[in-house]
Amino acid sequence: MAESSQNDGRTLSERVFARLQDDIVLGVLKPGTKLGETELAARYGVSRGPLREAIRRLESRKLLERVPHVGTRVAQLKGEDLIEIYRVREALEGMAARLAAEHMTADEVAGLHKLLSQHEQQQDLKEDTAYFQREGDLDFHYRIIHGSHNQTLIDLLIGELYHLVRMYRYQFSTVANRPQRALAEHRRIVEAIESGDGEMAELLMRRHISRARENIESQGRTGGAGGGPKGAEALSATPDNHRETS
Amino acid sequence: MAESSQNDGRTLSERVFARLQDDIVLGVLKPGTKLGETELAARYGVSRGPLREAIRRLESRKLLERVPHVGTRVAQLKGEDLIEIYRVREALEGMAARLAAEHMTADEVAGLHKLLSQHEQQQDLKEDTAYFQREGDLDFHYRIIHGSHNQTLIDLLIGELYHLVRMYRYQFSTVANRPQRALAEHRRIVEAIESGDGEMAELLMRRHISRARENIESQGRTGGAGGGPKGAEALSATPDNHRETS
DNA sequence: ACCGGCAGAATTGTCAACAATGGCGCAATT
DNA sequence: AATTGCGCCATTGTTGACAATTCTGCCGGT
Repeated sequence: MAESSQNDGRTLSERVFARLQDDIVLGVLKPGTKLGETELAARYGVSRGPLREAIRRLESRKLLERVPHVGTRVAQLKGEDLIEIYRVREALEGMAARLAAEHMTADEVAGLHKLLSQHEQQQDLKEDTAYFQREGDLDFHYRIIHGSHNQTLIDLLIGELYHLVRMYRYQFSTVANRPQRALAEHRRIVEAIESGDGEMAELLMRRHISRARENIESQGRTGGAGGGPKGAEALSATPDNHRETS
Repeated sequence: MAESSQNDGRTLSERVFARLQDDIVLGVLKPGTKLGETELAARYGVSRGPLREAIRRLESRKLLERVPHVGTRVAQLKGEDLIEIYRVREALEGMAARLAAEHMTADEVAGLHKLLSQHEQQQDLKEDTAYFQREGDLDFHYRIIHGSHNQTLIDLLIGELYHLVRMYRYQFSTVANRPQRALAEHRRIVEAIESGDGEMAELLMRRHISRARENIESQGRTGGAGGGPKGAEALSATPDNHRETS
């Protein structure tokens, strides 16, 4: 049900784009890693032409950082960046919830309810639902975003921002640390949407995301702040554990 | 003071990217025009390699629409899209105003005041200040966006969204039709920012942009709605006059 | 006269070689 | 011994040619 995956999109450039994106988001390629074009081209079995086009697109999505004549490396996300992203999410998803309350169809609302039921059951089972909590939470937000029926908004959130959020989660092995509370908030948001109260839906969604941000801010000790101007090579992907929800 | 322009960026790909973007935004390349790669390559004096990289980047910015194996054409914006963009602007710039109220420096606030003064004088002269109203208004919003000191937000608004807004304005020769009211709203926003009232700044900015959207909605007769699935070629750039502000 | 299918042409997708720039190490100098 | 300048090497930027696909126009059939 994911968007990317390595479905055999017709053109080589698109396939290597999808595969590269997955490898970055899922952490196969560690953040900060230098990516040689020749090496990557061999890795994915393509020439440098299509590869460079894929790189340009990933660069636009902030998943790669490129310096002309120097090289490309996997985006090195700072905790500060995550805070910034959550402020944007607060604004954008708040609007999405408002529009969803106004424009969602009955079927879409039914789908939301069904999703909530699933999450409640997972809650009961109390198993290691880390994965499902992560992806399940994303599913919830995805549905509301799509419910806005605003394609520009959808593209911005799903196409541009959410890959970064997902990368963070895999990078820091983030798991919700307040699942029951988040679930309760999800329920209230659905209620507001169901009753067509856009203003309330926006308010609740903003508080929901704002709390997640505060949660990150309070627990996020990013270690070194400034960051070296030149060096800072290597560095494996096992930073201190950030904790967040939704 | 603009971001793009054809400053001689080091690499060819970057230069053709900037020039192509300008030509699209300023309407030199009319919306809907089919762009042959060979033709464009000759036009800008580069090979197809760097050109295609530039195309991929413009495609990410929604300024070009591409279909594999078929071709690239300049984005054909529907009035409906503009409404969507304004909803996103409302959410994003509302947040920007809030953050600006919290984080703007004294210098930045002073710059805002200076800009307001200039706009007031242009108002007095009552000349054909169409251009200055357009760009001046953008300057105002640019400053507040930058004042948020949130790089993610800045990149999203300036890097992704505003090119579309500018393209619309040039495309429809849009000029503010309620300049005095817009100016008054600008003043109140600056007041709120100056007093550090983030909540008020967000509220005012959202109303400001929301009114502009309503203004577009009420006057925007886009003509044909659906859009033909295949044909609909040609079509020169002289649609009915849309009117908007800010 | 209209519709379907089949070549030819034009355009896009891909590749491999060439040019240019930045980084790296060595050596000579202070 | 530290530093600075120089030259080599590796990587990126760019190009032109080749392969694959789509569009166009023509031809024949119904």
